[in-house]
Amino acid sequence: MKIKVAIAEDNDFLATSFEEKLKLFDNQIEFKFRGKNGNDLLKKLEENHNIDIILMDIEMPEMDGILTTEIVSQKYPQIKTIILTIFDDEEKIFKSIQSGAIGYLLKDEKPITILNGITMALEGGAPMSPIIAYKSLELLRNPNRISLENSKEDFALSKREIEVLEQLSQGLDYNEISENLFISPSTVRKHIENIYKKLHVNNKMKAVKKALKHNII
Amino acid sequence: MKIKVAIAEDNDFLATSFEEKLKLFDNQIEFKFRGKNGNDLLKKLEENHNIDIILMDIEMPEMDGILTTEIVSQKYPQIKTIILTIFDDEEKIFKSIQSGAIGYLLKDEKPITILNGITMALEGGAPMSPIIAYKSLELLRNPNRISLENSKEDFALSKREIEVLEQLSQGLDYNEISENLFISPSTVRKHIENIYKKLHVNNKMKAVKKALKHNII
DNA sequence: ATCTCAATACGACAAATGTCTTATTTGTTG
DNA sequence: CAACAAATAAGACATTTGTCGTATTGAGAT
Repeated sequence: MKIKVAIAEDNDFLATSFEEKLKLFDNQIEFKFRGKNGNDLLKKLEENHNIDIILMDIEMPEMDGILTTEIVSQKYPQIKTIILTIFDDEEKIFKSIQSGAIGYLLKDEKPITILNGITMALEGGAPMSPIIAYKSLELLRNPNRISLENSKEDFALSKREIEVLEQLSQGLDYNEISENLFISPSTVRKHIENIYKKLHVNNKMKAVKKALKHNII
Repeated sequence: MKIKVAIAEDNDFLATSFEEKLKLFDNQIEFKFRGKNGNDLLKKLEENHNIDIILMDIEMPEMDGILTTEIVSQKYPQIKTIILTIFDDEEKIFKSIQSGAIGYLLKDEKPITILNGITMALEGGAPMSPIIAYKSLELLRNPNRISLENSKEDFALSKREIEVLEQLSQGLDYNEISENLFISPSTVRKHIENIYKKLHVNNKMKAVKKALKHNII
């Protein structure tokens, strides 16, 4: 079974160049489609998400590669994304990793390196250009260099809502929470409804994930 | 100028095996000496610290590889240490990186991989076996999982069950998971039922919590 | 050749969850 | 005081989830 690959890249010339590189291995790799930006890729994935690997550019108009990677890895966790970029600054690397990318290669890598990266990713590894591996280790050694003041979105959850959210995150159901907080199950449900609206989610798991991500709980 | 390499390894057989591997490239590499443990290596370094790379075992008597790496990188910051080990658990990887190791390879890597690792390290990169790169990324994504004393319980989840669990953790419902994995919703439910039994839980949140705690996902 | 298990799949039913509407009480703030 | 937000509560309905039982297929192990 061939490896099904999609590409996200706004620049026509580069996109073609990647496709050419992949064609060198067309006994192993099947190029599926290319998105001109994040939105375009997402639209195409909705029609066909039978994809193993996405090669993702970071710099794209409309929706960039990092946001796109985040959405893809939330919606299609089985698809692995490899970031391909000319940049190698720490912030981008860190954000890419946080977004769920499995690897990070420089754009001018040789065709064989890209193939290796793809197979490596599918075998449970993380393909990284050595220089990027080095920088990610630096980040691991010294995590406080990471500016944690990202987003700082204010969801304005009330004290009670946060309490409920904490209980939710423990896997308790409405009745258990109501008993713990000495309020009726109806009220718990109402709180949760309000939490969902404030966090823009529609189920427990997503609420807890988002709350953890934003240090609400 | 040849690359000067030292080895720290208590096991005679393995030490010899490494030396043999290095000899395959004796036009590029010059094997200098071997320490039987951390203390021994340090003593030898005092006599001759004109070394480029140390290949360091972790498991050694008297003084282990992590402590030794820490001392070496403090005392001889110009020397780069590559950890060679059979283990790949997160705690060791993290500690090794903290100790100042520049790379982390599995002991059974092929000779050429070790050579590549050495040159990579000298060129400013960080050699890591893909599986280790993957784990270090996991650490970067979620630093609080470090040193959570993994009880190493074996829940014996199948590969497919773990995939399903990962999707669950993203907040996806049965239908979405079934579409992502190209199986029927019934099958997804069956997998989840089996997961619950194996983890001794009875809902999604608890399953995901337990899986995270035990590094299953 | 047989056994076992992972992976696949369906049906049924009860319980929990998500969504919407409405309503009362209390505390805060302009 | 009036307006507003937070916390409380209930009813109704559709959807999702949790828990059974049952069954087929294919890969590996014995």
